[in-house]
Parts: sequence; structure tokens; C-alpha cells
Amino acid sequence: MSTKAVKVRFAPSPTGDLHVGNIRTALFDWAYARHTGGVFLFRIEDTDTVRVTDEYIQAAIETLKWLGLDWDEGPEVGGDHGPYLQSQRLDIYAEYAQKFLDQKDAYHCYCSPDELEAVREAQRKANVAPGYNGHCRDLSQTQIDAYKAEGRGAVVRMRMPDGSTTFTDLIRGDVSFDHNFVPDFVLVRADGSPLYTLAVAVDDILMKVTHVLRGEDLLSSTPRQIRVYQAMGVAPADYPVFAHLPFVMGTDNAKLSKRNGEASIAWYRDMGFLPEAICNYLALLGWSPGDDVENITMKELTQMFTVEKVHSSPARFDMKKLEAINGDKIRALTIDEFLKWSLPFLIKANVIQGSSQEIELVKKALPLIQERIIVLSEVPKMLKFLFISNFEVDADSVSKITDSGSKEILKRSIKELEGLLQWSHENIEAALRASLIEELGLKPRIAFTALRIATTGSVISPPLFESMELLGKEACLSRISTALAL
RNA sequence: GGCCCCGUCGUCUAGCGGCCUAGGACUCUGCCUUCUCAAGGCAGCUACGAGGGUUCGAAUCCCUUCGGGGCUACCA
Repeated sequence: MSTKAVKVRFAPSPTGDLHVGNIRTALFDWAYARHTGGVFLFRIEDTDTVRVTDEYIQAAIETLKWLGLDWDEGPEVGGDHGPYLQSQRLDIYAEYAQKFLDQKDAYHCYCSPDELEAVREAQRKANVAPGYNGHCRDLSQTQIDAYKAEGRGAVVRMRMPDGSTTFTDLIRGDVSFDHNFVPDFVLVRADGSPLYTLAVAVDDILMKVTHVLRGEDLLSSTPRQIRVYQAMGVAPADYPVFAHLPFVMGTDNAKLSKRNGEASIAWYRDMGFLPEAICNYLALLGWSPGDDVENITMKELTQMFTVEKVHSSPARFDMKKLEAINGDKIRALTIDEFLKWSLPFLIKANVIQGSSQEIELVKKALPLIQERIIVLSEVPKMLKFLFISNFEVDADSVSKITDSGSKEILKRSIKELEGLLQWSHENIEAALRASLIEELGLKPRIAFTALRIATTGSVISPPLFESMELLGKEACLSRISTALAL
């Protein structure tokens, strides 16, 4: 790897929405590129045309943008080694496939899928490592002609020489694979389209990628990539360096699914998780800055991140911890930032339409709820009472204010509040405490709960007096009267 | 089955031969604070998968074993 500048790539195959495992990989790729002052390259691996869709590709691009993982080369931003969609590089792969064929590094294989499956089945029964048996490795011209006459299609298969492949994984150390367990593999389908095995290796070389940080599931395919580099004539010193990241698993079982936390990142966005919180949390999965540091910014991540500190063992995804971090991040927001993040949720929930008066009120109310929520989607729920015109008390709270004690509290409150000259939360609190707590001798909890239900409609609300101040005198009195009539 | 990877509290982790009667965070429990809910503060519960070595000394090194996972496609 010498001293050349670092270039890291994130190359997902968008066969669905990016999930947290993909994101974690992207995050580490990005962090490593930024840490080293290198280049972050984003490539779309869409050689699996039946499973990859344009929608998923677009979603992947949007997701990276939303997370703040900006790339230096790739879709939308371009670069000197494009195009960055593999579907637009087909001629390049065809060229290399032909070269490998010419060099006898690869050969045409005429075995049908059924025949191959039969071979594997027999191997499994015989307790032998399943894999291609080399049937078409050294076909004579007459055999080839015969197959062609049969109308058989042919895939291009890479010849794995005897021996073994050893490479140094930055996270796992030296890893070695005996070629007896790495069968000849397919580079090009019978229809002429390239496979991941070909495209990934060709692109990493052509795009001058120096570091491949990817999921652990690709570890055992590394010898195949290296085989392609060899066939391309690349000197070993110019091979990318590999680092296989541990998995992110679900809470209970192996793979992340909707069962244990949503797999799709879109869900987190809709729930109101901040990108910074997601990145912070994901950074802690399989990596640690040490020194008991946990709450870090994106900037600090790029400063501290090193591949050497990445673990080799898998981590389980824990929604609770993500929520805790999200709460921390929300509390760390300035009011203007908090406002910017909250507005879309309020509008989407139809709590406000977005007028400037509404926004002013939201801005005043936000400090009251900032330390009370863990996700942004709670904002509408908590502020709704300030904006609804046809106010109603929560069905399950009604019974708590219809007893005579509560009615007395509400009556007294109206009397006190009507006489208030200046409608500030300090004045409201002082007047109510004097009357309800000191004169009537009520417990604050009892007195204020009744009032809370009457004014906000719920037993749970932002701080009562501040809420009343924001609601306004008229609305408060009107709501209390309405509650009294229940 | 074969090949490969992995193994510290429930979870994420610190630890890289003595500082460890194993630290932090999240969760959970209790308490304090308190107008609800939170936030905050304090306290508590709980871990080196097992068995052998090496060593004066091991969570840290070696071996075995058990357990988990990945790959084994004309998916990536």
C-alpha cells in the first residue's frame, strides 16, 4: 500500500433500502477516508439487474446525503474514474472477460444449471466440498463444437490455479484460503452480463481504490477478487488493502430484520432520529474511541477513527441505546436547529400549517419539550394542545376531573386566573400556589394534575405554567370552563 | 458436511502479562429532586464460554473443546 493517498469506496448493491448494516459500513468507509484525508468513492453495484431497481439506487443516494456522508467521486458528483454505476460500464467488463479468455485464465463453461446442481448434490452426499468440478476446464474443440451444436449457452468461468491465497486483513490479520475450497467461479453469465465477481475487482483496480472496507460476508470471496487482479496483470503491491467489518446483528438472532429494530434507514428518519445520532450510535458498533468516550460528533469521529480499532467480533443492534443517544443529541441542539428538525414533523402531522405565527409559538414551546423527547416524531404529540381549535380532554383522563374535588380546583383556578393582570408563568404559578396549595392546603400533585388535564387535555404535558402562558389567558379560561362542564 | 471468521456484564464496550476484589455507557431496580412526563443526581444487579497449559503472575500468550456467524449461486 506504500504511501499513496487513501481511496476508500462504498459500493452497495441496492437490492432494497439500505439497512443499518450497510450504513455502518458506509460510515466507516467515510470516516476512514476523512480521517486519512483521502478520497471517498461511492459506486453502485447494479449488476444484478433483476433485483436492483432505480428506486433503490435513488434511495441509497438520498440516504447517504441525509446522513451527511458526502462522497468525492460517484453518482451526481462525478469524478475521473466514472461512470460509477456498474450498469454503465458493461463494455469495460466485456473487454476484461475477453482478455482473460485470451490469456486462458478463464474459459467457457457449457454446463447447464441443472447439471451443476446435480454435481453439487452429489458432492454434498459424498461429503466433499461442493463447488464446480472443472468439467469444462479443458474442453477439446470437438467437444465445444458439440455443445454449441446442442445450442448450449456458455458462461465465462475463471480458472483457479492450484495453491492458496493469503492476504492481510487490517482487522483480522493474515487470512488464508486453500484453492481446493475456492472453485472456478463465473465471471460472465450466459447472457453476456457480468457478475459481481468480475465487476467489483475490475472497478476497484480501475478506480484506483486503495482500501476495501466491507462486510464480513465478503471475506471468503476475497481470494476470487485477488485472482482477478492477477489476471488483470496488477502487481501485488497495487492490490487494495482489505478490512472486513464485523456484522451488525439483530437483538436476538443473526440478521437484522423488522423484528428487532427496523432494518431500513427510512424508518429511522420517519421516526425522528437525527442523522448525527444514528451515525454516533453506529460508530460505536464494532468500534470504540476508547477512554470511555461515547458521545461524539461527526467531526470527532473523523478525527478519531482508525481501522485498527475496529473489532473483529459482531455487534448486536440495541434500539434502547440508539434512543438514548438520540435524546442526548436532541438536547444538544440549539433552538433554531431543533426548530428546523421539528417543523416537518409538525406539518406532516397537521398540527400546524407553517405560518409565521405558528412557527413563533413553536419556537417558544420547543425549549419546554427538548429534554422530554427521544425522537422528533414526539414533537407533534407534545405540542398539539397549543394549536387545536376544538379542544377535547383525552378520553381516559376525563374521569379524573369530574369529581367534586377537581371541580373545586378548577373553579378556584378560574377565579384566580381571571384576576391576573400580567399573564406570565411566574404570575400564574404564584397565584395558583397561593390559592390552591396554601389556602386550600392541596397537594401540588393533585391540584396541578386537574389543571393540567383541563388545559392541555392530558395527564402528561410540558411544564404546566409555561404551557398555560403560551396557551394564553383566554384559551386557558375557556378550556377550564369547558372541563368544568364535563 | 467442508472452508473461513468470531467469543468480557442482558446489550455496546474499556482492557493488549501485574494498575482488574475487571472500568464506562445503555437497559433494569431502588432512592433523591419534582406540577405530570422527562432531564439530572446517587446507589445497586450482572461478565472474562469451558478445560488444559506457559508464567512468580493471564481477561490478556498457546492448545483443545463448546458455542455463534458467514461462505459454499449464471446474488452481492
